[in-house]
Amino acid sequence: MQDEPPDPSALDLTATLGELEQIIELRRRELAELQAGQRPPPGLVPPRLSARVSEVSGAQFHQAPGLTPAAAAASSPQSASTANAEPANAEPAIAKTYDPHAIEQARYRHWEQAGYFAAQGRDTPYCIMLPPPNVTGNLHMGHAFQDTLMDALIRYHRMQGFRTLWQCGTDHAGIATQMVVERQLGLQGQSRQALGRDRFVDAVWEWKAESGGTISQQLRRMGASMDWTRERFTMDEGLSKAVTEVFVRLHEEGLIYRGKRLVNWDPVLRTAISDLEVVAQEEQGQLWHLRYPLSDGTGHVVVATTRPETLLGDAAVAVHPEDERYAHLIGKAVALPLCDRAIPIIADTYVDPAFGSGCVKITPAHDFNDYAVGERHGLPQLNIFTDQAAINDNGPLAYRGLDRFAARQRIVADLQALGLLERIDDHQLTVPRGDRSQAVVEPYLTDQWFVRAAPLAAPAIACVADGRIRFVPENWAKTYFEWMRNIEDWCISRQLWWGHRIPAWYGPDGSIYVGRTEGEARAKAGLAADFPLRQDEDVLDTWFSSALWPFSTLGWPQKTPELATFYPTSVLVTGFDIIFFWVARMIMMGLKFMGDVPFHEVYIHGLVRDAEGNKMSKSKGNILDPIDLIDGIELGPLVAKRTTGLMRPEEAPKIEAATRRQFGAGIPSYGTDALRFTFASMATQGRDVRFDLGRIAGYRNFCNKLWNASRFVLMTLAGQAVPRVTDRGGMAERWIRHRLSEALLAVREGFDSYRFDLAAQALYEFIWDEFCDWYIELAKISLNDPTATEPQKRAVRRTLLEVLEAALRAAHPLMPFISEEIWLKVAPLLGATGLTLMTEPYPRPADYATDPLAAAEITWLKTLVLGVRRIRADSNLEPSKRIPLQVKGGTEQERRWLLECTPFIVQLARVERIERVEHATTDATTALAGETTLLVPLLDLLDPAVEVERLTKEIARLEQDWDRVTGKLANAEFVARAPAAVVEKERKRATDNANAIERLRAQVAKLRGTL
RNA sequence: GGGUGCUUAGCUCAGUCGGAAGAGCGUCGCCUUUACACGGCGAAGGUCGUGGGUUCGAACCCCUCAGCACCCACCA
Repeated sequence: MQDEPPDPSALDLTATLGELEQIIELRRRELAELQAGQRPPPGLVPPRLSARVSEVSGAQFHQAPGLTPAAAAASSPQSASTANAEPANAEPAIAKTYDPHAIEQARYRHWEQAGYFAAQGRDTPYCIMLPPPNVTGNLHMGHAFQDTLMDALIRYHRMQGFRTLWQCGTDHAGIATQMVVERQLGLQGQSRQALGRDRFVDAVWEWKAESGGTISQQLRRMGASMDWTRERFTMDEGLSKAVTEVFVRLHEEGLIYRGKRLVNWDPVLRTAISDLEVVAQEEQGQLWHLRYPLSDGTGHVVVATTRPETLLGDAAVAVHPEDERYAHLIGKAVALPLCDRAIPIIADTYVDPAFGSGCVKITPAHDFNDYAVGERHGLPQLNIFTDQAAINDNGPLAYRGLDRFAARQRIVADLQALGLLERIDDHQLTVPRGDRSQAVVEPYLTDQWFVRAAPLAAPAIACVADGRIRFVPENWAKTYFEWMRNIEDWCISRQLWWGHRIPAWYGPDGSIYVGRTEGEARAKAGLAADFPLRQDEDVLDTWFSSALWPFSTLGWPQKTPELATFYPTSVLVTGFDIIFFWVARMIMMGLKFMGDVPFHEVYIHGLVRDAEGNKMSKSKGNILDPIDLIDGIELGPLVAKRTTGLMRPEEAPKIEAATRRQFGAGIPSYGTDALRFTFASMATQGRDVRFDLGRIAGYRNFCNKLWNASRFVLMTLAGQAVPRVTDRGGMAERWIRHRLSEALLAVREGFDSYRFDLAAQALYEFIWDEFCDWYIELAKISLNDPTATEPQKRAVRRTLLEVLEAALRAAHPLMPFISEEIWLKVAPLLGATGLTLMTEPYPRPADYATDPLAAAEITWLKTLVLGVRRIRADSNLEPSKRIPLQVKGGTEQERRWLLECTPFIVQLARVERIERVEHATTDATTALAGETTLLVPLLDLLDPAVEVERLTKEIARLEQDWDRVTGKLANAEFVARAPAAVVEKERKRATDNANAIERLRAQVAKLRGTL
């Protein structure tokens, strides 16, 4: 269980929410006043905030909503209440450092209470089905990853006006849940059997009611905007009805049947399981060579087996028909040791003469191959095991009641005593184990229910082949086809108590009656009311109900409006591990019962691994809990968490040491948005992801950067009206809009193609590299420029605000909390009246004018500034010292740009003055910006030798490139065959390089002259 | 035994249509420049796993080999 501490702020939260309401009202009024050009009267400031507000400038911003006391307090959430008590000493209302704790949970509650998660509007539907987590479950990294991607898609589409439904709920998870509750009972000294079926099932329901909600709460922590009002459970009344309906209809069509088959039997759980629930494990075992005496006393044959105990169920010995060693024995009999039975020697091509002795013992009731051989040769099927895999009454008296492994030892010993053990070889074999119990699975003859898979698979194959369903990445379709084309019938009955009881009844003679209810079953067969019937004891495989999830959750078999609206759903987001368990079966059932695919696209994500690339598992002790990444955790509790409840407690010291080594300082708190952004940025095409704390720390820093950039914008605008302006501003303003437009295009392309990594990268680069590193710096200069006019400054302010606001909307699907928090403060300044960012329109590239000319100008400016900065760093000049800059040459356009950009250059390059010169001086270092030569006279500081070396390096670089390009151009084939644009590009490059080289060489020559 | 991926900077990974090798983290300098030290400025760092082929041109397409990972499968 997740031992989350009780929420210490539960009481305080109520107050916070109350305050939130108060603040919303306050903001409405502010907004009205703002629009009317008034300042808010001081009386409107809530008492709890007023003290702080008075301390800082920019009152409007600080009064903005969403400013909970916690946000204003120091970084720890626990201090929220104390901060309230001493407002006078509180920090400035806008914390200098982003503190996710202060906002996330309250924000989420507000969203949920306001009903923002429900599908709204009449637009095109967009629907995602949450893969229902087990009710027993805790949120793990895989969930968190998956939920991040789904929530991003949901929020992205919701903002675009789609009628967006994220259908959520949980799975009853038959075996898993039953095991959990049984273990629980065991601790209380009780058992399922002692309790009886009805009371046990009641106990499971009770347990579900008490502790089943954990994962739902954790999903909320992730910011998942699913419609909780529509939450379903696979054992709800409605979903159970759907299960019965599907079972009955498939049975009526002959697609479900009951039969005695060899199935995979879990002798610990004492239930059948499906092929998929068996995991093959390589293990070191032995190969026993046993002598079976010939009945006629003329000798013996040697059989090789990995399972000597199944000897008791042998029905034959098989050899290959063309194996000359044994040809003369075919048709003879052997006396089965220890059993007093004679069995025939048969010929079957199944036998590989090259393996072992070339003789195989055939045990039709306990091996899938032998079963098939037995069918071909009409051999008896002798079951020798109980349902717990002990020898049953079909075995010789001496072995009855012995567990299979004890029986093995005894039998081998007895054979040895009889001189019938030839030898024992070490042998590597694959052992089938149950995925839940880890018990060695036994092929076991029992009556079970099966779904006839092939007829359902055919249309399911077709719909992927013809593109009605698309896998992303598409190579997963291959895996899907591979399995579907070799699909076996699906064993759906389980000998458990927790699950959907099979709607079949048996008469005294064993005849079967299937119906939606016992009454219907009777009516269909015309049975009298007093005809004795007993219901099948078994329940259905959990995946049977999961297969119906896309339509059962929407109300099927009733024809609900939701079903009509949202089926087929838009996309399924899931891991490759359940393509067969779940995806394939949903497709089959959807096509069968809805006549249409359940979803149009299947996005398959990779597995979350630890930093070393290992799978995360409790037993390895390398689990990371997403909640710990959000909230942080101290080393002690982390170690405790990883080392308690281990299957093998002896591993604890190793795990503790590894944990202490890797997380010596515990795990810092990163917040939900940073975690989500990390997941998104790692979601590259289908490949597994290694989760590395460095990455999440980087994105936490990114959150902080966004927070502080916003703080800057809001502080800059504090108290200033920011009316809409027609003036597009200077080239910096036009450039940042241009870049915004480009970035939005990239972000949308990322989301539209499920390339969350590219969307995240485009956002990151735009916000940090463009907006923060350049535009804000340019804006500062414009706003501080005494020569700038008020309308010019207004355009700058407006641009800061508009671009920030757009970036927040763009970032919202990945970082819902911080974007909402800031947006609520920013948007009103633009006249926006929305109460949440969640339902604001997603920004479009076309909303922001592109301006290639401005883009070219700022690109040139950047080159120039970077050139000067490089000179400064290379020459070890004091960063604070202003230096003179000389420029020489340049195109007409560049000369104009230089004039326009002078204030920017002066500030960004920390230049003292700019001087145009006709001849380069000798005592200057050089850089190029387009055609313009930059010269920084360094006077006494310059060491000509050093400068020559620097320039020579630069020239060498250019020359290398020039060689490559001219070589290419000298190639007639290249010029003839490559596209004209490519050739032209290379030509320009060659000239540019030649020019640059020439100018740098001239400079070197001059410097040499002084040496 | 079949099948699918992966191999690019010290680490984790992008690299779209075949047309100048990129990011984050880490490392190394310099800087408490009033949004941010969870920061700024600058730098170093790559035979794109190997060998071949196609092409005017290959990290990218084809083949070979090697290593790693995963899935499926009934050799006792």
